[in-house]
Amino acid sequence: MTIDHRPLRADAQRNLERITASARALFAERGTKAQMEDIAAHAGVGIGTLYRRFPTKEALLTALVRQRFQEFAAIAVEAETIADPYDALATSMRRQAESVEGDVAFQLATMNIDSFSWDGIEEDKSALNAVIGRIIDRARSAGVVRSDLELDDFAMMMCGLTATMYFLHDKISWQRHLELLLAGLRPD
Amino acid sequence: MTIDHRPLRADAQRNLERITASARALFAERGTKAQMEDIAAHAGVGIGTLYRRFPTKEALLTALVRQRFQEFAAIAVEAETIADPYDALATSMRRQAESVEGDVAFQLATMNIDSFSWDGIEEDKSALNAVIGRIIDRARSAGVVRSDLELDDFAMMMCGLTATMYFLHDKISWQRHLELLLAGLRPD
DNA sequence: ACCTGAACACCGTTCAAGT
DNA sequence: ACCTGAACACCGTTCAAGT
Repeated sequence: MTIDHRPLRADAQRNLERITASARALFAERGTKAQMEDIAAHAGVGIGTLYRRFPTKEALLTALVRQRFQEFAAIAVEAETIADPYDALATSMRRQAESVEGDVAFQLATMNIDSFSWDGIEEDKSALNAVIGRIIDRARSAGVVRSDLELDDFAMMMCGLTATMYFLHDKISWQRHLELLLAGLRPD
Repeated sequence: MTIDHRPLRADAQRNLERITASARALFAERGTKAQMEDIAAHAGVGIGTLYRRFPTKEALLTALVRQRFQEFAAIAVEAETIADPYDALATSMRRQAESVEGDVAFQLATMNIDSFSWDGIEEDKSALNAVIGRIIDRARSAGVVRSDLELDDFAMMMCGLTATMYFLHDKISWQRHLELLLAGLRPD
């Protein structure tokens, strides 16, 4: 949605970036209730321009989530270079969590599934899963995590972690949650 | 909201029960998008009657959540009678999870915080926490769980678990998640 | 006391006119 | 190509009239 199109006219590109930035800011501040008109105004464009890029509010939320998933993949790729197999895994989780922490719009979209469509997200997710899959395999082969750990567990744990972030706004809570999750990964 | 009022007139009481039942059903089916008019119609009452009991959509959602919290407390009270300290804790978690599983409206309300208010929920929560606190203390004293386990951890884990239920609709996923969480509780 | 539903207000979305 | 905002539609909420 935000990607893979022939380049936009310079002013249109600038507007697009302003829109996503404003959306992120207002969703973070007001939750899903943030209004499309306010977002457009905040970005300094007409409401029609906003709708030209994102046909629905859902689509706008989805675009923000996709950006975050792409960030996840970048984090995982970097974590994969860590020599210690366990560290690579734990660091992926921790860095992704930190990245989500600063992105209330993502948490929100994530927590309000029925109010947005996942169009195109599968794409980003499978790119992410490829890396995470390798990181998990390595940790398992090295015997530093329980032998039945699998890819889906990762997403599940991140999902739970995101949920507590959304509910309990303090950093300490989700770090504690992460600690408990990691403890559950110890070799059997 | 649903409780502590002088008894309603018989027909009003019947209407109230129909309303919450219909709300539960329609929210489960359509998510937050379920419309107030449809809920009223489904319950066989006028829209005004619905608003007489629940001043806003948020209040309606909140009432459903409070009912579930009360159910949690009942489950915990029963689990407390289990002789084995670890079993008492694990059973509390599992039974609560099962109870949430059958209540999509609760998952919904819980995951869509910005669309419902926590009014009055503290009350139910502290009743629940009293029991859970005792169960956790007993398990810790018995040395069957990590020595730093505390009350807040319980809510956090349940929150994460509810999130995966909401996202991944199959029973296997949340049971796996629960298994990982329990593994993380092992004595250090 | 409680019930009803037409009317109102708000906000997501469209579209005709403009550059 | 892209921008604009007035107009429309939908749905949460209110309230005057009724039992």
